[in-house]
Amino acid sequence: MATQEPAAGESAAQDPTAQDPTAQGTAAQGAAARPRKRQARGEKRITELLDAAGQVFAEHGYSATTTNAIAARAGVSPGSLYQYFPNKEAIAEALAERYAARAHATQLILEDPELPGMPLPAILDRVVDPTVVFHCEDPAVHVLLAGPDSPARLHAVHSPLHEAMLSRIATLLRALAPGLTEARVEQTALVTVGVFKGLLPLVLAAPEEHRPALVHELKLVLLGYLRPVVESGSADSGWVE
Amino acid sequence: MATQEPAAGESAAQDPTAQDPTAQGTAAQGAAARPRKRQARGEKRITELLDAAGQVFAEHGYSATTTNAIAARAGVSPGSLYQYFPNKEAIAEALAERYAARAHATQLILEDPELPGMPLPAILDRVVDPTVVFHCEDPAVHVLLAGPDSPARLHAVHSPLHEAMLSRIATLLRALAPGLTEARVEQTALVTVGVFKGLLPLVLAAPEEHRPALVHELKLVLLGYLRPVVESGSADSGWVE
Amino acid sequence: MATQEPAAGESAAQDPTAQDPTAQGTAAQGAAARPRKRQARGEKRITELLDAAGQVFAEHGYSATTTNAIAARAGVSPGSLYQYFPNKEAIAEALAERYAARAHATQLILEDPELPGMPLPAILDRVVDPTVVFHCEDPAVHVLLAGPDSPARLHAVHSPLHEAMLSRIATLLRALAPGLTEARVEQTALVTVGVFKGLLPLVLAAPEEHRPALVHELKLVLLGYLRPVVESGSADSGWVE
Amino acid sequence: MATQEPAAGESAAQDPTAQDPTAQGTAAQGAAARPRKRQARGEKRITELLDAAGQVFAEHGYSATTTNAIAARAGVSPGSLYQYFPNKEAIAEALAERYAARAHATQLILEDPELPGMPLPAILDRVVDPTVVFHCEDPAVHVLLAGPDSPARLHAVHSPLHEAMLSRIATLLRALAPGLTEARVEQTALVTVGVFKGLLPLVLAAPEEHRPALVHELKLVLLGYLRPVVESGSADSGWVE
DNA sequence: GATGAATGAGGATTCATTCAT
DNA sequence: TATGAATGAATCCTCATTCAT
Repeated sequence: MATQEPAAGESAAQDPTAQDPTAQGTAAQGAAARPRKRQARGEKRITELLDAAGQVFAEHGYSATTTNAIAARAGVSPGSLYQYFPNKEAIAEALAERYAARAHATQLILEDPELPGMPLPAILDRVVDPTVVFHCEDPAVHVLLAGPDSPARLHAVHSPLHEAMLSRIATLLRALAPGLTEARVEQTALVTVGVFKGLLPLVLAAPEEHRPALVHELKLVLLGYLRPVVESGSADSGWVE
Repeated sequence: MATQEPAAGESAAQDPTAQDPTAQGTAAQGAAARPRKRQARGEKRITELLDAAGQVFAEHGYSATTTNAIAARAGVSPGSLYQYFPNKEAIAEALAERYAARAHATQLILEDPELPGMPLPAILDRVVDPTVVFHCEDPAVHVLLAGPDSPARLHAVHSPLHEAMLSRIATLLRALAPGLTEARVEQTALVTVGVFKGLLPLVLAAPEEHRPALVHELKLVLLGYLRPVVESGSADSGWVE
Repeated sequence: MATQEPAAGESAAQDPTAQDPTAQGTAAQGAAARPRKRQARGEKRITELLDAAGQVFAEHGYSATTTNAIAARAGVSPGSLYQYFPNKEAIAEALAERYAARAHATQLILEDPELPGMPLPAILDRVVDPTVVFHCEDPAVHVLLAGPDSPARLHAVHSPLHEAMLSRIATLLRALAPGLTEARVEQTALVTVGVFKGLLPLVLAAPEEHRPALVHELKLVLLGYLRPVVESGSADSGWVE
Repeated sequence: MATQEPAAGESAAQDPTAQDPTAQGTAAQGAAARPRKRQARGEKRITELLDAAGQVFAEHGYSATTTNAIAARAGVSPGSLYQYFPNKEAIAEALAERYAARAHATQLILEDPELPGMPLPAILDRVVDPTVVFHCEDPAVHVLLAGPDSPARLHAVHSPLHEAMLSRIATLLRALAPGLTEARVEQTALVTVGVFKGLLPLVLAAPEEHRPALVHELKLVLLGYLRPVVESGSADSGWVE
């Protein structure tokens, strides 16, 4: 039933196979293409919905964003939205995942084998700058990184974005300071993410011309915290009681 | 005590006792006590409402907190709540101010004349520890420090709590590093507040036994950022490009 | 109990008997003066409340006027208001009665024995002009003449103001056209009041400079309707079917 | 019929059938009928809601009418009402427009080319009678013609119904007295509407058996006012000072 | 009498979600 | 699948009225 009866009125105009550049070849594909196309259309819808969600989240914040607004922005009906996402939270999650993936793509830098040998300030430049650009380009990123203003945030601080950031930083730390215990890596990564979460809103809120200075401050905070860690395997070296 | 905080709204303007110059003797006390008692009831209600608001904010977060829930928790009708506060935002603001005042009381430490002479780690102990205690004791503090999850937060990051924290840190910085320009003091204070905002949720969310470690990390972050500032009047000393 | 224990703090300052110019004489009056003074103060309160009510009705219309707003405008507490009026409607009624009385004072003209002998246009001038002035001076008059926008208006069209207007016009008609049956007098008066009610808002709403023209139109309407009535004892004279 | 009144809100803009140029043939009808049916349901709901609103307005008056009552009377949930109308005022406006349209249909008489040649009393019969019937049949008409009892009424006397009545009367006047200046036409129309507004409630409130008499009076008022206007181009002819 | 705190039902409006077509 | 109508509980807030002091 799912694959029958293409809705009249549209099917004539848009020949599905004609639009699918991935269509590859022989007779058996006629049957295979149909579900694929369905899926493709679904993917497109999802993309559109997430695009719309990103805009609305960025404009209104997490709590004030309504599913109806997202659907309207995407140009679809509320019912359609619920065909792809069970609820608002799922949309946020999916969007966060998309951002996480995109961030990952952006930060392949981290896998540069040269990186561990560089001086820490240079490493921070490479890590912080694209992160800032990423957050500035699409303010919804930060909305989703922070999550709803409910205490859920306190107990489950973990959006996909948070997780992604966390694991990337942990990876970097393992490379920079191989002597760290796993527990310390994780704690240090957590704190680093916390610093990002605390300072990125400042950067985003600042007028364009103040941003570079604030980004620099962000780097200084990270440098001050991480240098002892990567140099001696502990951040405590600077602590004199 | 009854006359400390003027009652919210307009009612305070018509304080009967203030208008009656004859209410100074012994006999007049009976008459004067009555309005005062009424006023006291109002004050008490405000206190109860703010207490209730604190609980509800702590439990449900900013956006999910409803005025009806606050009223119910305070054991009064919704109408009563609106006799004292025009809307939810005003409650949050008043509560934040109360916290700000309380925080101020807590941190008179900052005015200890010995403080500027102490080593930075000791200073941080004195500053961070009560702050953490304060936030842990009443989780609503953090809810209000963070504010609603709307983008308003990005443009106007300013709750009374935020402001209070900011100015206290700025004062401290001026004492510790008298050579700093005012602009640098303010920027540094802003960043410091950002660090607190970013890391306090971690501390709060952590299970009791992990807290001390996280608090220590928080101090390390601050130490790493602030040491260069107070030592050389700039945080840049450690930055090698 | 009602006459005992004058409220402390005020009684000394204002000797009741001193203020009452109607105090007439002997010893027995000491006892009588007290309640009178009570009453006098009550009258004053009532006056203030009605003044306030007039303002608020004029500003917000009948339905949108709240008892709390009236009390606030009068500078008293809501409780005090309810000491003098059982509910909002009673305030409107009392205010309407006050206006009715005032209107009556204004239109003693109607009792001018010369009036019946004058030409109708002159009579209309004498009747309409002060009415218009009266309504313009205090817009609450019209609010109360019209009453609430509920269908009660349709079934019980009768505010004290309405009644007053009705009876004054009826009286005038009886003088002008003694031959009319009572039924016709009443119907004609009713219609005349309707014309006033319909056209006065136009006059009130018009900018100052257009008012005279509209008042003139109002007179023309009345003239056209009433001339046949007073001339032939019937308005039908002009009707040719 | 389905496409007459565009659905309220924005949804009308996305009328699918309008966008699909292929939906002309026989086969496409199935597809075209579906959205049309949905649209039809919306139209029907709007009709039902306005019907319900008419009843409730008639029963309770403007201010006392609640959106919930309208929804309940229409047998739908409050949410549904708000899918079609943004607020109470919009409902009143839409309803007034519906009445205005209906009135127009009722009074095509005015376009009878014979009309200007008839004697004024006959013209008034033709104009007033259907108007009275119209108002009697559905008392909400008058509620909406009068509008809310707020002072807004005084400044902006204009509901769609008011406007419709105004323009119809102006048109009639232009036909009857072509010599009138436009300014006089408008003023005269305004005054005529005022007379209707003032006297129709009388007619509506009167017991069935008194109505004819009151309607007759209404006509007499109009005749007295309008005869001079249409006969000499001025109402002033009867005014002797 | 006066006060102003207290009430609580009720009103307008929203929104996540479901359902018939 | 897509639609958009439908839902209804929940939200914020108001206001006539009462009550303790």
